[in-house]
Amino acid sequence: MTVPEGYDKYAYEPFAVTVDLAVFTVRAGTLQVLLVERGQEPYAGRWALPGGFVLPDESAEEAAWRELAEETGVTDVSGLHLEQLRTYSEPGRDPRMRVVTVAFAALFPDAPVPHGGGDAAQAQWLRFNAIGPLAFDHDRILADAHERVGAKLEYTCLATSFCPPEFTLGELQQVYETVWGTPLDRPNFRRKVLATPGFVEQVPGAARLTGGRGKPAALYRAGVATTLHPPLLRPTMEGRP
Amino acid sequence: MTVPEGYDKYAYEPFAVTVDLAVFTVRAGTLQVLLVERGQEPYAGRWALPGGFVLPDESAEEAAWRELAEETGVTDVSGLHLEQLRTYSEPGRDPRMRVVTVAFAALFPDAPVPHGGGDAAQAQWLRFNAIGPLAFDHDRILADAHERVGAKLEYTCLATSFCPPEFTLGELQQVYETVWGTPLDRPNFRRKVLATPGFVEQVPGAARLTGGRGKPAALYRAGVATTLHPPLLRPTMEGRP
DNA sequence: CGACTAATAGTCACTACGACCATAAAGGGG
DNA sequence: CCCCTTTATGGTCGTAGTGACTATTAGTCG
Repeated sequence: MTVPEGYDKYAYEPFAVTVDLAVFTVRAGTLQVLLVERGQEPYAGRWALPGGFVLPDESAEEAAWRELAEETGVTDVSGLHLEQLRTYSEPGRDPRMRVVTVAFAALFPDAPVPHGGGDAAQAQWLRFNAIGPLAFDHDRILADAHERVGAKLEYTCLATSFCPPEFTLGELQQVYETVWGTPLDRPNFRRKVLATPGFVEQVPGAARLTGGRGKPAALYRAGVATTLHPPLLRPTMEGRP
Repeated sequence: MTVPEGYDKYAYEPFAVTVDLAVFTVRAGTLQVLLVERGQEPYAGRWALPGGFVLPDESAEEAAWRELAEETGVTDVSGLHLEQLRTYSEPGRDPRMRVVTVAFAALFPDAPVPHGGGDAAQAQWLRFNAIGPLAFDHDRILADAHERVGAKLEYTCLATSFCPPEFTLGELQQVYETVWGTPLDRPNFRRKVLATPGFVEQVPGAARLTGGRGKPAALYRAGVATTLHPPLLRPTMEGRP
């Protein structure tokens, strides 16, 4: 009875399918998450991950891209990093009805749109470390997303997705430190990044940027590489979960 | 309009939600996949991944475990490795109706149940390399599952899930070689595995097993560790996709 | 008994990396 | 103007991990 003769003969129950987005950014040395405040029950007044229903003619990915644009107010979200995390389908996760949600993780570079765009109840950036209990099972989704992003920094060039088009190695290092919550040795980080071909490429025009005091730093762009071999592992926490 | 005032006011379309399983095993030095032959249109006569609908009162994970037991005919599937892969939701992936499927990857040790159990159209093991086009988008799901399993062998102790309770290091190495499709250097593999604390532990009673000719090998059990630090990387294919 | 097979042991060189120290180039305060 | 602070950048040194090999051991097969 696993594969029924025809789907219409099978007494399956239809589910609502939604997408939920864990959108991260690194701003001023802190990890921030895009959240919306719920207006009605259940969980009225609580913060929740932005999301919405998957429409009849779109995939979960398309719904996620659409929601990303709507919630951030950014018109051109292409170029941002968006990846599927996993699907949460526990029967009781929404008390009103059976809702299956496909969770996504997205990364935002700093510069644009300090807070929401034109809509009424737009989303806001909150510090990852100062987030109380979220609505539904969004705490777990957010924790899974954070772990995934942290892990991907180790073996992919994903960190540049948190940076503006041109950035210093110090800014890139701060992305790692902020997401991982661990300080890194600056010369060693520099050596590793520059030794990985295609991770970053220096902006040729001897361009330099100064955010304040200290020696001006060279500017880099994201390179063509997508993966890191060998990986850039976080400081030894023996058994990682 | 992203988060409606109430779900019942929102014109969402309900979807059917299914699970699909990519179940792997290593038998006789080949990678094999559990498949079922479709009996009716669409894709009648084609092979497909085992799967089925998520029932109203169960999560996708529970449905996957249930299907795993049903399709393999094995009563006790606890202890097997089963993990969620990702969700496939393209609108046209099932020509009959809108079906969103949560895909899982599962690993089977060799020994048990050479072919299906008691049901009528039971599943069969087919060589991974000799699989023609599958039904629906199952080729892509299977490819994604294979890539995921291969990647997880690098940084987890997952390979022991392909082995019987007691195994030789040669058998463990064959798991890696079969999944990756690459030969490995035997002394180096041995050194790496034994140098990782908690990966395997030797069966104390000087127990030895011989499958035929050659020096008898020591027997090992899976250890307590779950992750590999540092990872056991596949032979250098510079940029991995 | 000798050929063959597979497991196990050990060597050597090179790479990658953690922990440092040193220098260069900017601004700020006395 | 000099010194101190700050940040970027350039190195060194020792060690762990690993790829590429060679050698030895302990069985089966003919």
